[in-house]
Amino acid sequence: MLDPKLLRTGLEQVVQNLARRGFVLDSGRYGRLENDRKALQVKVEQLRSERNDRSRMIGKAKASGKDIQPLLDEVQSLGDNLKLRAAELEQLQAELDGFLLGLPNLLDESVPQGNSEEDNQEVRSWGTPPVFDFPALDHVDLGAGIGELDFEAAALVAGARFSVMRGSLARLHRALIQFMLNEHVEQHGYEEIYVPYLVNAAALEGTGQLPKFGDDLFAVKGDQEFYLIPTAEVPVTNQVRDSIQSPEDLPLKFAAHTPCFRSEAGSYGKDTRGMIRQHQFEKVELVQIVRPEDSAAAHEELTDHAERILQKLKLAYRVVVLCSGDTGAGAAKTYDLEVWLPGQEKYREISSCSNCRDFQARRMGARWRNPATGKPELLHTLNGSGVAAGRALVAVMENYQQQDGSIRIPEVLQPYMNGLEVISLPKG
RNA sequence: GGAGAGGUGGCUGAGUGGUCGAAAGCGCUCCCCUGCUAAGGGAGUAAGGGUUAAAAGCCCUUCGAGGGUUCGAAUCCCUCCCUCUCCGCCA
Repeated sequence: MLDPKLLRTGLEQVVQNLARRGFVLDSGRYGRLENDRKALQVKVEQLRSERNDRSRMIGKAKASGKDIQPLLDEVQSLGDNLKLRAAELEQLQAELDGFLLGLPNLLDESVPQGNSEEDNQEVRSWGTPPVFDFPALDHVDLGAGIGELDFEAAALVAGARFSVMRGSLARLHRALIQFMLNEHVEQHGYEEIYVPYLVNAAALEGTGQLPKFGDDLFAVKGDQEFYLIPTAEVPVTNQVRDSIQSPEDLPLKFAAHTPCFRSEAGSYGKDTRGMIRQHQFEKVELVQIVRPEDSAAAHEELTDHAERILQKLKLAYRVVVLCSGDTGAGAAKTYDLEVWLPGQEKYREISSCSNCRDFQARRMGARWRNPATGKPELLHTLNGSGVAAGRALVAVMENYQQQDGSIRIPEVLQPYMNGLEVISLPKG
């Protein structure tokens, strides 16, 4: 959420910033809502103040044994009027809140202008894509070849956009997760955290998935309103909701491994082959909760932590900064890590690292006590995949493939694979 | 699933219809005293919002959430959520 005060005092500036995303802020509607709110709120509070005064007088009169009936008569009409106006205000406030919750975050000045993915800008790249002296297969064919990746089995028990892994491949997937989590905890100073995979609506509103992006979520049937998490960002970042953090505890750095569930509504026909885009996938997520002045540096640091995973896996990748039109609603700035996939001969997103500034913090009520002012102030939140495990598996399979269809195990993962060096094809 | 207890400020915890946003203690901040240390004394210390260019001031809201009763609710009534204890069941 944006600062309501900023909207009141610097509307034009907000309108222009959001226009960079292609977002049109209806300033006429906002102006009307805000004007009405102001008038009504002043009125309601005035009425309440009056009522409180009268009630106090009645209390005093009663205590001193006077007749309070005349005072009661006098106050009669006040209550009804107040009730009516208060209800009006409540409705108006709800409308205004809805409007505010629907606004995306302000973009960082450094975010390049653009409309789509096409306009994202490469910041740097690492490694060189492997050159094969044979036709490279994609992970679907490789998985079928080793007999350990089965989409038909998944369709049988669930449907499209699910996968079943078996044997060494399933273990390799798990090895990736263990490796990444260990790196972040042992090398990068994150606290490992285990969190619920089902969350309530308030948490999703806190991180910005609701109210606007509910279509991407799976809601769970039952007495209580639960949603499957689309990313660990939701339960992890919401750890600080409605709280005031002590400055000495900052920054908070969490690393979590969770499955993620996405309906992928609106992506029909996109990445239908293989496990690039699934309803369920595993991810190791990094979250940092920092002082406002530290968030830009933390963003670079967090991105670097994700990059180190790819470096240790010796996977070629590039870092792009998302353009104004492609940056997610909650983010002020986002770096995507794109890993080279020989099967597609393309760089594909494997991590997304965002600085949300105070956008989520304001929704969550996540604050810290600034020693300089002694006052509670909003924190900054950041999150990034470090990295998506399913796609990392795809990348390893395709980049480490050999002519006979076998797959080498990256060195750093071998300890997690009981020393296994190659996943070979079944005999016969 | 059954039975009970409870949710109050950073924390502990009092408060059962009228200056209660809330006693007391702890913690924290500032000041004083004491040649260090220890101890002592005093003052202050919730959050959100409105009004304002901003501040001061003033006002409103908040004692788990939502409704209700009342001139007036932390206190009374209803519904829900959460936590804890015991029993049962269970990975």
